[in-house]
Amino acid sequence: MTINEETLNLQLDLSKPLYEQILYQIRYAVARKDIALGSRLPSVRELAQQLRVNPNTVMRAYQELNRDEIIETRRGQGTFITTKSHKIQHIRNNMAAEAIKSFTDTMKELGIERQAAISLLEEGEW
Amino acid sequence: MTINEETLNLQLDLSKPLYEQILYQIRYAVARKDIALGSRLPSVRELAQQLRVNPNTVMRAYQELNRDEIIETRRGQGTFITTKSHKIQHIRNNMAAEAIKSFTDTMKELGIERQAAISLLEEGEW
Amino acid sequence: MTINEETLNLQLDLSKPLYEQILYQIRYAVARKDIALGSRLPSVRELAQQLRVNPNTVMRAYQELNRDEIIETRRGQGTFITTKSHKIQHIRNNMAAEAIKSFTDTMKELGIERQAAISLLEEGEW
Amino acid sequence: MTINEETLNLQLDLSKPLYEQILYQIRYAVARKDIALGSRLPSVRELAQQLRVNPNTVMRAYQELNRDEIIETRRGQGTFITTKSHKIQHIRNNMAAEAIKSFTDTMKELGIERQAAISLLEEGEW
DNA sequence: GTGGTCTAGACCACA
DNA sequence: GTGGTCTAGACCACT
Repeated sequence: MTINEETLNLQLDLSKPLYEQILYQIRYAVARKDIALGSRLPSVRELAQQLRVNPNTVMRAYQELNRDEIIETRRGQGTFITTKSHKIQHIRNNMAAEAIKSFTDTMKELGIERQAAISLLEEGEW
Repeated sequence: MTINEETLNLQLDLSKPLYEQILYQIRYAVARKDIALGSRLPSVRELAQQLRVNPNTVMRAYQELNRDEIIETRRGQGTFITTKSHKIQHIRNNMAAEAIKSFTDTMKELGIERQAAISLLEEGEW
Repeated sequence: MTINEETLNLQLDLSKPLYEQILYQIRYAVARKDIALGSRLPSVRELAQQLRVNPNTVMRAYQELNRDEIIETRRGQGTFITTKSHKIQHIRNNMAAEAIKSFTDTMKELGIERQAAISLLEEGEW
Repeated sequence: MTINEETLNLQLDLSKPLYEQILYQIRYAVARKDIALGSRLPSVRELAQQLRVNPNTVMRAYQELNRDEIIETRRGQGTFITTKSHKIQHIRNNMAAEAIKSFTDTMKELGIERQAAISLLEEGEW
């Protein structure tokens, strides 16, 4: 199955690095399991054209995803989401762990206690 | 009272902008109320020497803090923590709000429910 | 649309900080609506060369305008006037309010009454 | 007659150049005719002590006032407001003229018409 | 001594 | 090509 740009539904904000936004959003989609393992991503040129960005920008995002083994590029065939589900699980865990660490670090820095911090979270809309 | 570098205890990491790290760490120290209002910070040249960075780098950090009214620079006299405690409170609130938003946004992206997220926080050491 | 230096027509005076003059004059041009929202400003290096100042000096002016959200800088792409027209309106109002406060304060200091001050304004050429 | 610090009632703000504030406030007091011509000002040391500033700072303010012939220093006797009333009148006119020029320049820069500007002034409290 | 502005020039990040 | 960070070092403004 090939994923089209609509499925990815990438939202770009010109004030931030484009390649990072592409990278993060694809990574999230994978981690959230919105995209089936082994699916084919749009080609670099295709996605670049749809997003109206430079192909180099998409290329760079794909390269980093490749490096993290989230996607696999098969010469002559295209780019695919990895089929190794443990990779996905690993990424998902990392993202959650990072978010938690960042949050608790900030709270510690501000001297806000665990219970107080959790209360703040419970108050919010969510 | 004059604050020395040991009190600030700045930790610099070459992978991120130096002036930002200086800025953020001083801001945290103020938000955490580790530094008395109205205290005098080390001079630009002094801190630069201790951190082994260029004075312009320290200056830039100080100028941004000055613009946010966290510190007051007085030419010929030195640099001082603001005496306006409501400014400090405001910064503190902003920092906490940002941390919360960033955390909940990530959890939503990953499709982790509120209660599950809070459980994750409760598990950790803290 | 890209703005050239002739449209900006910047006049620099060595007795005042150069970066401030650049900053103020661009801000005025935007407030006066001489520049279309979303236009691209000259690049840092380009403007520096035309004004015969160091690129860092132009950069500093751009950075302050960026912080005030009057312009948006996009790394690799250039510098653009904000498209948020309410920002512009806000700046315009602030500038007028400051001018009025400064004028009335001086008149009060000199003990010149409201009507007398207005008469002085009416006499001038304008 | 000797003027004491209470008559001058100088208000200093540490975030701005001290010598300028002293200079401006004395100049205003003279222009507003709060101080009789020929009066004796406090000595540099005396005023410095009362304001808790460095004598050099007061000295510099006095020097500039001297240069503008607003005050006269008589060796061994002290510092006096000039007795030349045309000087005072001249200063007063200059200050008013400057305030007007600055105001009208800003309004022109913003493209606000004469009548609109005057309306703005009439609206304010004053 | 303090902070503030400016230059020249290196090197990095992004499109 | 764009903007962003950093350095070394000059010179100015203020106390």
